[in-house]
Amino acid sequence: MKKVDTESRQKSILNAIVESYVDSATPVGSRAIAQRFRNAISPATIRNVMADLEELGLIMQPHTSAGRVPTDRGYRFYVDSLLEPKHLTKEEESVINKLIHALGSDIEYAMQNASKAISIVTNVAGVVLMPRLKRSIFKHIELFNMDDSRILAVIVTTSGFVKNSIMDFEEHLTRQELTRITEFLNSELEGVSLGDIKSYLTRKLLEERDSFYTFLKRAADILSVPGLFKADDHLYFDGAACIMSHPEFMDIKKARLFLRACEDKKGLLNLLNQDMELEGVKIHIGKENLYNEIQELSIVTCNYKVNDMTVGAIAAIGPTRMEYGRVISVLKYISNELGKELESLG
Amino acid sequence: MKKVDTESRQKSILNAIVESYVDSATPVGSRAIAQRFRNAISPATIRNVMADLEELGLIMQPHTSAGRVPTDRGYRFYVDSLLEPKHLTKEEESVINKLIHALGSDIEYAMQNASKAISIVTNVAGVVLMPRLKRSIFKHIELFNMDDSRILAVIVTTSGFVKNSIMDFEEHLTRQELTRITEFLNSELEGVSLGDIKSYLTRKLLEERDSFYTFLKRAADILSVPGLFKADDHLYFDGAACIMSHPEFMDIKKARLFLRACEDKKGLLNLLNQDMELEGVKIHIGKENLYNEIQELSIVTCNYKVNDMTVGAIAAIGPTRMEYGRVISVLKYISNELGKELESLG
DNA sequence: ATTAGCACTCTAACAGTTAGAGTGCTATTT
DNA sequence: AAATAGCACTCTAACTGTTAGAGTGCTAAT
Repeated sequence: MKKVDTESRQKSILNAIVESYVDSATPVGSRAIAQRFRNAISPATIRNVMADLEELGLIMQPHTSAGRVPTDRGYRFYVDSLLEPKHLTKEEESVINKLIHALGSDIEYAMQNASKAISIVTNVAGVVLMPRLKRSIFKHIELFNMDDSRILAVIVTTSGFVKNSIMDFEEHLTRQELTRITEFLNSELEGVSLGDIKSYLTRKLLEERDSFYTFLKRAADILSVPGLFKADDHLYFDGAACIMSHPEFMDIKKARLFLRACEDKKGLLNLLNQDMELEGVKIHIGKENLYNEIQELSIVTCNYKVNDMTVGAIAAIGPTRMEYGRVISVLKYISNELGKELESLG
Repeated sequence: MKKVDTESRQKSILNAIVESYVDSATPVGSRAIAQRFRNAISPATIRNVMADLEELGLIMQPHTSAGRVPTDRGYRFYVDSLLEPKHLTKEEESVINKLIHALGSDIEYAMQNASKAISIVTNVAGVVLMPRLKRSIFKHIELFNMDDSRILAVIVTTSGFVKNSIMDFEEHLTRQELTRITEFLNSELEGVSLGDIKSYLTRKLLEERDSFYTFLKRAADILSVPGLFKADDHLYFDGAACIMSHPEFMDIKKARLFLRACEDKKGLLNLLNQDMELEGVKIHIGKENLYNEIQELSIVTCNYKVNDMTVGAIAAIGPTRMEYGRVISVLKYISNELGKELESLG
């Protein structure tokens, strides 16, 4: 009798279970799996394997004598070890490109459309994180007086982002003074990342205790205004409606919890900011490590780059029963296209 | 026998029906109304009046022998003729103020929080339209070269909004030329609304056919770049989740249609842009004149002002069965507070 | 080691019944 | 003439019991 590698059979059966469940949204029974293998394995055998998988905590039964459903751990194993990459079709790529590389676009539009693209192609909600200013490199600054007490600062980064900020400033600076400060900052800060400007200037401030001090102090004051980086904590979201097409949200209460999670900007922001530091696609399954209330919800994230520098992240949010393979490919593709688009805009 | 004014009785009964239905979300029967009048009128009489109201098309029965439900026309009559203003409680005002007048806020935050405030206090979705740049008055412009082929324009309005725009410009302008153009535009355009700049410059261009022409042409070119006003077609949205608490969305399909309507930025934008032109609160009930698919959905909008000038609008979106009185008061209050906040930021 | 067979369990769907809410009509009262 | 009480009727929502089907676990056979 030919020896069978039990472990690899378990794997391929788990794989079949996950894919069948993702596809059908109903608990999958031994018969269905047997058919998937063209009856090369009998339902009875599969039942035995299933019992093992259940013991391993990878699948579970919603109730006695129902089919099996993957657990969070089951999905985890699936995405870590079994998942094979899906290719996007030409049509899907074309849909994405049309949205992201729209004519006469600007950053806002590109962001908004990227989130829409995610939701349309994957059929789950899409989120896009604004490029992180803090990680962008200082290129140029302009300052001018708006009125007696306020200064408008316009900062341009190497990746082409522009940020302006109005700041109250107790003492009036003359145009000459402003020009000097502007010139100073421009020569001094080239190549410093926006997030480091403050500490950079503070360090300078400690070194220079001479006549230059007051001058430097003013420059530092101008740039240390809180709120300089505030507005870029912004998320673009799309696809709340298409989420409702998933059968898991037949129950309104679940739908509501889901929407609540989607509206929790702070939580999402944290997650994205964190995931952004790592390269490539990250997957958070169910209650694994979600910032949020216990619920059947997965988040897949991916960083995006402008000029080889990670500046932001995009994500897909949906039920744990999600086509991870497709979602991963889509996020990879979109993050890449978005980066290109931003480069062309910047 | 004391003479009864049938018409006024009809009105007060319609009023009772609407309020009872808004409150309970279940069709209201004659008994319930009688109790509302402390049995000063018997159920039988009320039934007769109800039959009349039904004939007038103001109420209807979902099925024989169910209670009555207001029709769109019924709601319309109610909001036009019966509705009496509700006052906000101190707590509600305080919740709103805390959100809108948050410390260290900026425009983005104020907008976002205004939409959140709407949804929290009214329990329906809140939408806020970015201040319309086109309606803002030009105050100041600064131009500088980003690189050989691109110019960064920063425009400040009298209401304190700042808009920047990067534009490709085939021929390189020297710093001197840019300074001259900047000075020219600043002296020339003071007090012109941003929406009128283009036609204003074109007119000038026709008048001046002398040596000044090329110069003016350049200035006009710079400001006629499409996309100058693009990014402010932005809506802030909040409260998708709290919508789901309404019993009309027990049916997932309705919930989905509703969310789809909320995500239809274009439609909402049109509606808000249109309503903005009128002073005060506007109400769109059900299929009355909605941009959208036929569905039980009402939108209440209100313009908001900065320095006595209407610059934007806010809205509440919910099921037709909505507490119109409260929603109206809340929108009035929030639009006012939002205006004040923007003034203080601007 | 695998599979066939069987008893068992659980659910979803259906039909039948009932209680309750609400109506419209008519006869009666004011 | 206007308002009301009473009554027959209708419709729904909730509950029951029943059944078909899907799926399991176990055991015995291959």
